[in-house]
Amino acid sequence: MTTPLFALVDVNNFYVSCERVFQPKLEDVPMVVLSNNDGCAVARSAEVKALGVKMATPWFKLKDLAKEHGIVAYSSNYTLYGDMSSRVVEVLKKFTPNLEVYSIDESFLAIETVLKHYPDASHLGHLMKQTVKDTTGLPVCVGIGASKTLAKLANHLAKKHPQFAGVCDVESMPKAELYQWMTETEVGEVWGIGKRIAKKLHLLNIYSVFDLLQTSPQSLRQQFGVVMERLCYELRGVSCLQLEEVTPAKQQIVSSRSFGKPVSSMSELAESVATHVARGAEKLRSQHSVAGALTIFIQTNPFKPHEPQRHQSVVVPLADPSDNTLTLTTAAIEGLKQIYCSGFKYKKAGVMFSLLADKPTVQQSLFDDVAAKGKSAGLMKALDSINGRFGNTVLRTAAAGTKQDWVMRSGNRSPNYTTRWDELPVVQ
DNA sequence: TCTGGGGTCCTAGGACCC
DNA sequence: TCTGGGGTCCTAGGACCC
Repeated sequence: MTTPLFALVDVNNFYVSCERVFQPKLEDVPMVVLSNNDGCAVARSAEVKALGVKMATPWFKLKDLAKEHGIVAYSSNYTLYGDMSSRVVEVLKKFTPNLEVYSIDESFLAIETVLKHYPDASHLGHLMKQTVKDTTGLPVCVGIGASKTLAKLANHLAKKHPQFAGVCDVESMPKAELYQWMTETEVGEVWGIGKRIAKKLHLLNIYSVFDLLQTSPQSLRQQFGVVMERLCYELRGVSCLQLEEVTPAKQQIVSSRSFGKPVSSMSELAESVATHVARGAEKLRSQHSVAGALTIFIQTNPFKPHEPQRHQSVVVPLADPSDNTLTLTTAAIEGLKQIYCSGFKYKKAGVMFSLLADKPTVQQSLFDDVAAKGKSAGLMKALDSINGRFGNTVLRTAAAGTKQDWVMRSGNRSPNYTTRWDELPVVQ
């Protein structure tokens, strides 16, 4: 068996680059792409990044800087980005079918099996880069390494340092050179190390990627858990994370959105919730799942701490798991009624589908089973079975012998919900 | 005035069972 | 009345990713 070799292909400033493909005059113009309601900058061009603008900076905070440097802002067009994304994947699949679509702008490729057709991995990387550019117009960087984490790191180097010309293969590099790069790269840049962990690592005098690589995986496991241990092995070139070529079905599906202007009335919230249910249900059906429960949540504006804050959510278990928009909407609106409180300015609403299953008949038959047996001899066994498979929300529903059972949570601030569990009476 | 929208995995502690 | 161990599952919360 050949040792694995991963390539990570990542589009530079993806949304910005998509816009530029269709408007070449924007090339070299400092620009950002804005989130829903034109709230935040969710993509920044190289020029804007160079000005120190962070991801998700609110546009209104950028206006002065924008004036000064001529930054242009575009509203996002996710249909376009989704389409461009699949085009890139199609191009990459021609190099190897062993590909994992990691995000809208990134794919991992297993390249050890196709390497024989090329002079070396770096050559292959450059070919990928050029082909994507020629076919889609999008600029990418390629990172190559013996583990996914190393491929990620290589990609980071390729992006940051012009001498790599967009392709970095850490495996072909002399070890001394690689360690030099690792010494110069902050530990927080490693895939899987965020702000919090980086801070804790600093306390242990681990500042660079190389520092981390040298730390014993066992001691990292003790202090940080298995994820960090695995990560350390990955940095040492021991591949622990495999390519996931088949995209697994989602375990939860969320649809939520901030309002442009705060809303207070039940009718406006209901309209929004209904829209989210419809969107979510569509996603649900597209992956052939049914939801066993749904969560409805509404929130006030956390950026206005002086205004009364309210973050509420309710979980509505469904006795009959469903993907039906009408059924789900009815349940959602009932839930909304439970949590709605007038007198607040709500800024965000959404719906989450959970307890997803692709075999609704199994769950239903178990439920019927319990109902038929009553709360007696065979009950515990049946409940155990349900508990094991579908979680205790469904279990409680079954145990109560009711069709619906509500679980309420409410609180004042996110994310510190002051959780209050109320088993409300059945709503018919 | 205006502040994104999705997701995942892991762990600790409690409930519950035998 | 007090005392037990092993195991599984759940929830909440924390951390991360793009």
